[in-house]
Amino acid sequence: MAIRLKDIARDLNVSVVTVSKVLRGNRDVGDETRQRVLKRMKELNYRPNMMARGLASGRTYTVGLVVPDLVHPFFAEFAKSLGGVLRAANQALILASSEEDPAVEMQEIRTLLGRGIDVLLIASCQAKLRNFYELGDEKTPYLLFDRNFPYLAAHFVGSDDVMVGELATRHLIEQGRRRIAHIGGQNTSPSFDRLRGYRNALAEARVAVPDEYIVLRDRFDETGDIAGFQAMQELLKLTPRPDAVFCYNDLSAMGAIKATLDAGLRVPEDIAFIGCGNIRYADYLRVPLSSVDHGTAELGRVAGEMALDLAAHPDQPPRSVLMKPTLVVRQSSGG
Amino acid sequence: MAIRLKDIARDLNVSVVTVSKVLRGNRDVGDETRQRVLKRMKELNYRPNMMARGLASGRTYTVGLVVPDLVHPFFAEFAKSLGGVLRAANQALILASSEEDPAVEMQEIRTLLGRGIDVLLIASCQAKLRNFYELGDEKTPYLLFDRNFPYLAAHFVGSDDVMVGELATRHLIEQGRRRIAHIGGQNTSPSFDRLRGYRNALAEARVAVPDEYIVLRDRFDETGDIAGFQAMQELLKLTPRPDAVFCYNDLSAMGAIKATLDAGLRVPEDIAFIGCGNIRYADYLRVPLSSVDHGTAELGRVAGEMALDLAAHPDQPPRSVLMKPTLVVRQSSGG
DNA sequence: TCCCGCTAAGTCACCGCTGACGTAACGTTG
DNA sequence: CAACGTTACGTCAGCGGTGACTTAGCGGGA
Repeated sequence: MAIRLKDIARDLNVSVVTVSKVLRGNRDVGDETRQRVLKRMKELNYRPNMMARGLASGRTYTVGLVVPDLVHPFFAEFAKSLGGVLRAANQALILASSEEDPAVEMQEIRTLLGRGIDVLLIASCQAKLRNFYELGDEKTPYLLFDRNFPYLAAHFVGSDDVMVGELATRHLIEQGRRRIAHIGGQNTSPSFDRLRGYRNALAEARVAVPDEYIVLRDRFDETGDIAGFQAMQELLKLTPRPDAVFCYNDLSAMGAIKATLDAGLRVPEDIAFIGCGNIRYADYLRVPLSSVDHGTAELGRVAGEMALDLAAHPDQPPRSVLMKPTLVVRQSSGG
Repeated sequence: MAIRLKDIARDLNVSVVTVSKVLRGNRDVGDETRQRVLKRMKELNYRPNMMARGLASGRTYTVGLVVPDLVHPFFAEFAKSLGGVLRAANQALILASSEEDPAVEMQEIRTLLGRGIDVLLIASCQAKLRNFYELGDEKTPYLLFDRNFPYLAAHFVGSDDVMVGELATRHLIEQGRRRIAHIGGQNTSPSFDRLRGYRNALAEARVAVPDEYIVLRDRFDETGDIAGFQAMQELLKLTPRPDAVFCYNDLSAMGAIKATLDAGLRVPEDIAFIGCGNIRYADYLRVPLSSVDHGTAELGRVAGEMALDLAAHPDQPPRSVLMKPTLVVRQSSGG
């Protein structure tokens, strides 16, 4: 059995409460007593029982994180960066994955709330806002990231996805491309926004594209390469053929490039590509991939700080933070 | 505030204990009462408070997982697969990352134990066994995965890393290579075992290689590509130059291949490569990468089953499960 | 009729910790 | 010297749930 406050109290002939006070840094304790307690705690390697503390105090010093897919580098890196910030502030992180399944997501949220967390951080895969409202019953504050709900006034951190679309598309235009297609997502706010950015950039440059140049697909995170591959096959059938494609993310860009090469075309000479996410492996790909980097680590840092703030002051007015993305040019979009 | 047993009990004019009994499926309750309780639970959307339950019963229905690096595809996929098994058994998974830092690892273990878990699953980054013994104080059973400690009798699931080395090296020999080098890891059991497998295969085929053909490095998981790149630069200086390299993992193989191509050599014609892990992107790389697949998802599944078993029966004699790896041949080692 | 055993409840103490409050001992102050 | 603060502890109740035990009520067998 683990050491309890009771054990320390007994050893030192003081009350449990006194020991608890020392633990919490309450200055309502004599200096000598405090030293004796601290010494004994160290000797016995005392670790507070968080379940008991959580029950009694309502605070757990723990942040819950729900991501749609752990294997996706974006979420993994986000979690890593977030974890660092929390660790530095002596808060624990507990992580759950929804596997892009709304039902699983709900279950995971409940598990986390049931186990007691001070703040919930989530990139929701709910298509509709409604299912999300259940959280409203709870007093636990939550912070959305990456994926926002348009009409929900909530705390949010994410990248400026409109700008992602603009940066990518403008870059392709600057490379002299005019028949620019988009392989995009559905049902998530980043999808909408990147598409909007793409349209903005085209409008800005007075470039018109046919509707068929926009192909939308689901499930870009787990099997995005396949989705990208298939979407690209559709685009390749069109006349005139696109000469550039802005892909929703890097994985789909990889699939799309494969479809292009398989069709005997050259990248970037015949068709230029740009993705989003700037994955670790971008440099090692068959054609090194241009990408819009949305500063994942920075996002995790900011999210961590907001989460800490929310844990300390749960009743804040909703705040939205959008990070500026940057362009990383490699061969796939190159001159 | 969340719904409590007390609320349901009050509404129905029964005692809290009766409600608790229904919750736990105790058959010591009348059928009509049971139905009323269940109905009300559903209506109020009751969720048990795990902290209270954990405190009172000692069971939390939660498995803790500590991995060295979330961003590494192997651990991410393992976690995903594990999560599926646990979810199906109505157990929660909470995940922590040690960032390959032994101190962080200890902290995370403590956090998890303090928060209450029934089983701890861990791929430890402790170089020595000693620091790990602290766990011995606790009654929480633990299950090592991927990385074993040679002289610790513990539950373990991992891949048969000796066989990984053998498969990879034999394959290179079969391709007619004789000057086979190895870029490997240090201080972890998979590193030792893969190296041993490599040696076994060479001995078996009566192929002798100079000691300089074996280059060992640290930190293969986070920045393995750079480690692989640098290690390969050393190998390229040797005379005679190796004509094949078995790399510790895919990331290091990617770096090594880059070094080779940068030096103006051809892959696989001049030097053949094989990695391990069979990452998702292997097909999309500049040179599609041959790899030994250690069946990550299957590993997660087995680990999940063992964890459930351990949670139910904590006092079992230690058991080791080794999964058989398989060879996936692509261009980098091709004829 | 009485006792036994079964069913379907209820009582009680406790898990480890904390918040709110109580209090003894010892100055201080006017 | 009585009234009042301070300091340094202690007491008590309770967080939400559970395990172990008790009890009321009822039917059946000898």
